[in-house]
Amino acid sequence: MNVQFKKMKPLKSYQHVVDEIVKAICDGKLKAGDRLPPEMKLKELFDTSRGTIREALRVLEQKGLIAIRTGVKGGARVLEANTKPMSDNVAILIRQQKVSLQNLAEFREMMEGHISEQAAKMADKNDIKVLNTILSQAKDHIKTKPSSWKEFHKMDASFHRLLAQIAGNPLLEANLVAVHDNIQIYFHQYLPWSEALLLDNYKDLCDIAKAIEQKDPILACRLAKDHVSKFNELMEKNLND
Amino acid sequence: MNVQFKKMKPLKSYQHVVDEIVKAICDGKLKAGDRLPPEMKLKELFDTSRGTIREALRVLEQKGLIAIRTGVKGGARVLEANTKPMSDNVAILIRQQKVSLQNLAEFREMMEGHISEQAAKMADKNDIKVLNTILSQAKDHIKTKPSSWKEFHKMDASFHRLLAQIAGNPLLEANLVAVHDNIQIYFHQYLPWSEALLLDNYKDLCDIAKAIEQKDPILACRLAKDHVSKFNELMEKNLND
DNA sequence: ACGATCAAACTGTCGGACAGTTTAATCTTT
DNA sequence: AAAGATTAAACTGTCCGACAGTTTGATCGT
Repeated sequence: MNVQFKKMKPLKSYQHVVDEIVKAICDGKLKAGDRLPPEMKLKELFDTSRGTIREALRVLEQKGLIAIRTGVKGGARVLEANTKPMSDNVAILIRQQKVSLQNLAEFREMMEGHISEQAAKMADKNDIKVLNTILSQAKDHIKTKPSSWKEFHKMDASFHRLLAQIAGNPLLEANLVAVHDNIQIYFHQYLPWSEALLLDNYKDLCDIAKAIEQKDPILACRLAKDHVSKFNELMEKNLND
Repeated sequence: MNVQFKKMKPLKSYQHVVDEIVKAICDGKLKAGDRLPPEMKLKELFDTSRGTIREALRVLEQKGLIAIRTGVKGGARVLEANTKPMSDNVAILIRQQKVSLQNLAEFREMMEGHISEQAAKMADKNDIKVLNTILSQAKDHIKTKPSSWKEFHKMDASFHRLLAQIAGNPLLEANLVAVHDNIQIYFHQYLPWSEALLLDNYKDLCDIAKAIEQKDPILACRLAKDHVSKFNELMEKNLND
């Protein structure tokens, strides 16, 4: 016996179910929108109990791979790849106070800089057009009442997300969204929003878009970082009051 | 009725259990290492069935908050905050082919650059000492047989992780580890490891450490990015053969 | 033709049972 | 008395059966 065998702990049976279904989804045998068989059918397919199946479904749900609905025609449906689990993870790290607002802000600044830099390298004519469409929509929402500022912020988020898509890195995009999901409460709560600040925000975005249009990665990177950093500093100042 | 009420879908009862326990952990009422009551006790505490409790425990387990053991003195124990769920998420995105190796590599290059830059700003005397300790250990593992190269790679990983710790951003550290977990298989499989390559790797780390010691963030950033990028390119070249 | 009612297909929740695993105490055996 | 074997106790792992709640589509009544 020279060899070191690993303790072969038998998988818990729900884990087997999870693994099989994850594999099916990743292999494309189950596509987004597809329905999984009902619990009773799964129970037969995997030859286990309903309890075991339900534990497996909870795990898959939590991984963001499926969503479950009650009623006839209900059951588990495969979801499009999404960023919810990533956001949840970040949220927990924050709630555990392992990650501070500064940590979050620094991470975002790094990403936004890099994203804008890449976007400036990659953007084609159509990307620029879509970018400008979003900007003009954002502008419209400033002119009206504060009640529609929420719409502006949505446009702002879309702008940043679109940049990430142009940059062409889904991992970057997922992290950006996760960070955004967790930082926006602070922004809404602690920034002294006014029409002037919205305009300032808007102008920054325009400058970034312009740098991207002119295919100037260095400038785009610096503008994006400055933009993020400016709003972070503003928030921190207000946070201490 | 001017107001829009949200559809008050009552929480599924396992979700209530999850929320309460997450809250307890985040509020510090449950600390790492603490034991949760056994399922039977939890069932009484939350006044539900054992099945519901078990579904909740599966979710908490998947979130990386607890680990469960069988037997007497077993049960659910609260874990230290860890990066496993983050790694799992990234792994799924890769398996779904939403994230390519290039995406992973680009993300890593961005992070390593930023981390080294920050580390150069933050490092104190002691940090430098620990860094050099790791480096000398790494060096020892090169001189010996290929069987101990695994140890070198462990040291390499420790080095990068330590940089992230010096940089002082746990979010960055978590993402670095997650990316590393998912990229290392490629490195082991597709890089033509030899004593020369290990030495090259080692030398890069030394240069980065030196730049950090000399408090030169710009240089540290560039060296780190170059290092990562060099090995990525090498791998891609071998990947196409 | 239109709304009310009802049946069917599901998930959500409960209780009970027993098998499997791990720890610690107890009981041998030398 | 020390080392090993046995056993009891405290847990989780798995199964079954039952019924309530929810949603959809068909059926019925007007």
